[in-house]
Amino acid sequence: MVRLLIVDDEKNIREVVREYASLNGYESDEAENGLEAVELVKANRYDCVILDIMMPILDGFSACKQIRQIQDVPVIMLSARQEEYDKLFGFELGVVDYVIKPFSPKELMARVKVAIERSKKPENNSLEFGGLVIDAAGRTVMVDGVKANLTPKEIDLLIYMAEHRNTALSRTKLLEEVWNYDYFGDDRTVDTHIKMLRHNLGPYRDYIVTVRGMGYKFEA
Amino acid sequence: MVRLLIVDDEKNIREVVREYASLNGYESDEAENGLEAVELVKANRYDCVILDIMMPILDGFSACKQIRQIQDVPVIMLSARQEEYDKLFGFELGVVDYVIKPFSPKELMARVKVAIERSKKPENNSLEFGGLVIDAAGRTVMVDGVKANLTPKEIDLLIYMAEHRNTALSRTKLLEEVWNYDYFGDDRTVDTHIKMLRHNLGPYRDYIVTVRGMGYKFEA
DNA sequence: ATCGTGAGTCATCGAATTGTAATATATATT
DNA sequence: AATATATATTACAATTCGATGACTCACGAT
Repeated sequence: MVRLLIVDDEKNIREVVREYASLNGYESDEAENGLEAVELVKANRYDCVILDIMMPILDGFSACKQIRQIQDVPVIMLSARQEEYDKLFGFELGVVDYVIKPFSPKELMARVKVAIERSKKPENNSLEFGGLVIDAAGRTVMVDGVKANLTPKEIDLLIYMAEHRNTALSRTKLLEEVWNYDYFGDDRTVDTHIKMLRHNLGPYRDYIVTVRGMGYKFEA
Repeated sequence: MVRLLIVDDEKNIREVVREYASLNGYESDEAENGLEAVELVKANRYDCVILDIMMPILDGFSACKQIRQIQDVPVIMLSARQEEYDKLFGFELGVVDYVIKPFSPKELMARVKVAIERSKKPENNSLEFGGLVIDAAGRTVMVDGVKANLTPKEIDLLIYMAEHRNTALSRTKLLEEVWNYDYFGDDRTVDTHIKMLRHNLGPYRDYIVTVRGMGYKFEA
């Protein structure tokens, strides 16, 4: 059974999409804001999430980030604003496709189908660096075969850095990518998390290199 | 230089797309049927092919198949018929995305951009000059295989000079570009950093050439 | 050969950056 | 609601870096 989650604050849009979804043999749940969506994702498994960007309470981008931390599910964005193209495809975010409103439900369904098809592809998502194994999909980190006790932020940070290994990343960049794009935060926050990460990586703490005047780098 | 191939039998469509492409800084070639497209792909390298489906002589699907045998290039399909969605995504064919006519050129360009981004192979962007290897992304410099111990300013300076090699750069220019735009500083500052750079580059110190009365030059 | 100008070098001190720990706030769990 | 856990902020010490100016050296024109 293929299950979709349709997230939009407009009821009629949800209903149209749902109807087409059922025509294609998909089951679907609905949420009318990001927060509801996140709650549903916590409780259920979905094959694809259709996510509006402009929503009250919790917007699509923020919701997407949270959803992806819970489930490795493809996300298709709905947008009324053509200007957002660039931002839409933060691949780390798991945004697989996007559709501009007003859209053709048929086209949306076709893209959903493709997204699901593509996500089925067995990907070996684990990054291995000697005795350090980072499973991005499973969000677990093994240090010499023992599961490391990392906090969510630490895992996010490590995954991002490992996926961009050998690249010096500024604190600002890390705050943007690992935290939120519009994060009002202190640079030193990154330092603190780096410190904890290093501590928790034990013998592999040296993979995280300080790049003076710049930020940090995962060096493999 | 990013190069597109635009394939459509309608001249005005090709022209609109081409115009938007050039607005985005892309170079583009045009073909008006599949056969022409295949010939062009044989002769040139492209970063992305935009391919109409319905064309005389050789249709989009067949052309795509042939193109992919010649070059590993992402293909974006243009279709007038919504019904073809399913067939479109034969991934073996390398169809990365599709757009339904009539389409928004902006959207098409956004999808082109994404397609190119995705297809990019992770390349090492390092500048190599014999035994001197400058990795700008990782902010490391190798001298005969050994990591050189450069300070941030030295790395900035070296990267800037290496990226503008064979150009004489005045101290003022360097202060503007490597330091701040409106830096209020002493010329001697540059000299000192050049000195340290040369020292740290060891056998490759001669890449940094003094241009008397002018400034410095990275000569490769 | 001499002089003037531009370049190289050096030591020093103040400024900027980072690591860490302590503390405060937010979030999740019971 | 209380507790535990996670995250953010702040402060401070330790370290490194960078700018400066005086001095010396090299070049080239006369």
